[in-house]
Amino acid sequence: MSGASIKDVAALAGVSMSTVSNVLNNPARVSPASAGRVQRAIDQLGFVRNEAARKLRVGHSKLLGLAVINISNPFFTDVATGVEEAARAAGYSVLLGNSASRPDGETGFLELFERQGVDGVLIVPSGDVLEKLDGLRRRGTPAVLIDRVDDRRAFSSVSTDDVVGGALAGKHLLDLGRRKLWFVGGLLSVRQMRDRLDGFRGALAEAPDASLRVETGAFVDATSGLEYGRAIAPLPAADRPDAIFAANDMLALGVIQGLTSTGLRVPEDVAVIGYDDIVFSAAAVIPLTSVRQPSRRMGATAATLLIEELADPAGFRARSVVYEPQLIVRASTTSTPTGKNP
Amino acid sequence: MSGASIKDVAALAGVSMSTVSNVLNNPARVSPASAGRVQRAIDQLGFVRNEAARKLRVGHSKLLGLAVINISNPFFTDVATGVEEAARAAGYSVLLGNSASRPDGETGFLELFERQGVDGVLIVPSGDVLEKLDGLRRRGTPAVLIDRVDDRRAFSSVSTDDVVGGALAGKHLLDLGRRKLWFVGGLLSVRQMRDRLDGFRGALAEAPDASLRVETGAFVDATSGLEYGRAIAPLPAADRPDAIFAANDMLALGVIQGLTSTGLRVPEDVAVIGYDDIVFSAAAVIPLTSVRQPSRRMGATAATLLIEELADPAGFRARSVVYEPQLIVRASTTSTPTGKNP
DNA sequence: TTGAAAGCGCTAACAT
DNA sequence: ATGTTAGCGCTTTCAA
Repeated sequence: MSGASIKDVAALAGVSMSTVSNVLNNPARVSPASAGRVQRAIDQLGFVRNEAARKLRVGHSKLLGLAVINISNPFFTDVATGVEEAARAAGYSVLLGNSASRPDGETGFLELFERQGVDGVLIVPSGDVLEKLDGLRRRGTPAVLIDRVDDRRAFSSVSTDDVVGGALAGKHLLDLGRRKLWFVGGLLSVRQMRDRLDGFRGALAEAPDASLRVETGAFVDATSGLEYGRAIAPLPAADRPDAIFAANDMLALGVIQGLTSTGLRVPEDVAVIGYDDIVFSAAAVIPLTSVRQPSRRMGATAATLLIEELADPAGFRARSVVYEPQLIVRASTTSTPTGKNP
Repeated sequence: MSGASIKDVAALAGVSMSTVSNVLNNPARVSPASAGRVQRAIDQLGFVRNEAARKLRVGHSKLLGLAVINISNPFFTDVATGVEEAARAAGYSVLLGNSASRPDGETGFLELFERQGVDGVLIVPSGDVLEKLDGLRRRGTPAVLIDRVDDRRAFSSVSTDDVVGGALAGKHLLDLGRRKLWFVGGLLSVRQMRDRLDGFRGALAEAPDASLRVETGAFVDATSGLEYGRAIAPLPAADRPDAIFAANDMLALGVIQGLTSTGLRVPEDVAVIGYDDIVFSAAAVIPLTSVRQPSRRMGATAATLLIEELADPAGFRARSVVYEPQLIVRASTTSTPTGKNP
């Protein structure tokens, strides 16, 4: 019923268990003759190595854990793709955890990862996980942060300069002549949010006639964006913003839908800019202006950093890689001639 | 450095290892006094149970493996979300494998899953994995297919009736008066493709004046769709299709982009219909008509089926749950008055 | 209620 | 080149 063990293979091949173990781990040390018989026995029995037992013995699993907030957001799948590519190249596999699916969110996954014995953890944190990560590290499991830096520099990190990103968004809107600016985003306790807002605010300081209104809380996905957009439409024109900076593209796409579904025009009445530049933003009803993060590369770099730390834990020094964000201008902020049909 | 073990906890609490084990697994059997001391020792040491060791002993991991082809396609993340929800509710965790990231694709993941000792496997198969799954099952790891049925009824499955789905697409296009129909998709060796095409073809049989051209191969994502769309534009009008059925939405979205970027109008010149109804299709430049699959529910049902099988392996009988697809009509096939501004 | 001891499958000395 | 053996951390009889 349940799988064959090394013992079974050894018996069938007429050799000892260690010989079987050697053909698996040290093929050089075994004679071609026995190697052949062992291999045949393995095939015949359909033997599959039990990693749990192996891990128990050797102490590592060649497994990395990746915790993201919400796997439905293409930004995170891009990061995940980058992580997987780099991990695979180094002989690691990755266990993907989607915090949205657990009541206890990311900390729940950190526990799962640790119990499962991953060698290291990659995390795109939303809440406050640093303490938890300290615990992990103390017990031998290092971590690398993605999309967020650790001010204490205890952990390596890969991120985009969100202050610059926010400033890019602010400057762009001001350059277009917009002055009544609204910021929508998730909780300000999330570091990325704060930075984006700070940068945005900084840019606005240049234009004394500009006003800013900040709306944060549960605004985090397309659905909440849609509701937010719908709520704005009924306002008298004087009370409406002329531009909205949404803290991520999913949200921005939803906001645009809400706005247009109630008759407002984007960008004529309200310009909208997002963050991340997910792949669908370019092909949206109204192509979305966005601040691009090199998501895939961020994932790959993070995995590489983690694997380096794993290879030489003693020589570890936290490193922070910070990428520059890039403003991608599209129709949601710049009214072009109707386009499409030349 | 590395984590504390039950032994350490026992020593600190001044009890035996089995007492510690009991407070973990059988709290009823242990006196409140010792329980308290053990709990304090656990907290103090930051003890985390080693699942590898536990699994080695008890034989199961409460872990499910989910293998999808391409995590960047929202259809698959929706399925994954459904799987995770149902799994969590039953006390299972899920290991997500993204075949695109491995050279050996899904079979590579099946091996990884088996070595890691998952209790069962969920798979959205693209290639030919049934044999591999037979092996797994023989060795004690059951599997459930998603988006595809097993004709031999050896495995349970959850799918959508793709023949009906294809027919829905065909009938819709014919009803709109389209007659020069092209089908674009991935390899016909993939069962889902074949069924969608068969259904499409079946619908076309009703209209003797309709013609069908089938283009399959590597057409599978937005990029290949884009190229495909671009390649069509230069054709003389007489050689062009008046409607295209793309085997999934990512592909369809790409095709539309390719078509429109070269000056063709959708749907006026060419109508385009997709499959899956991913969340971004509704908000695309040209909102996409699509055949909807209940992706999230499919994932949840599949997980439930698997968990039931796990709970009673002896009483197992393969079950096939087949959902009905639903046609969602949008602008990519029906030219409405220009819309947007009333 | 608690403890002693065996064993899950594997690897790594160590011996041959 | 191959075999013997101890032990990774845990659960689980079986005794006390």
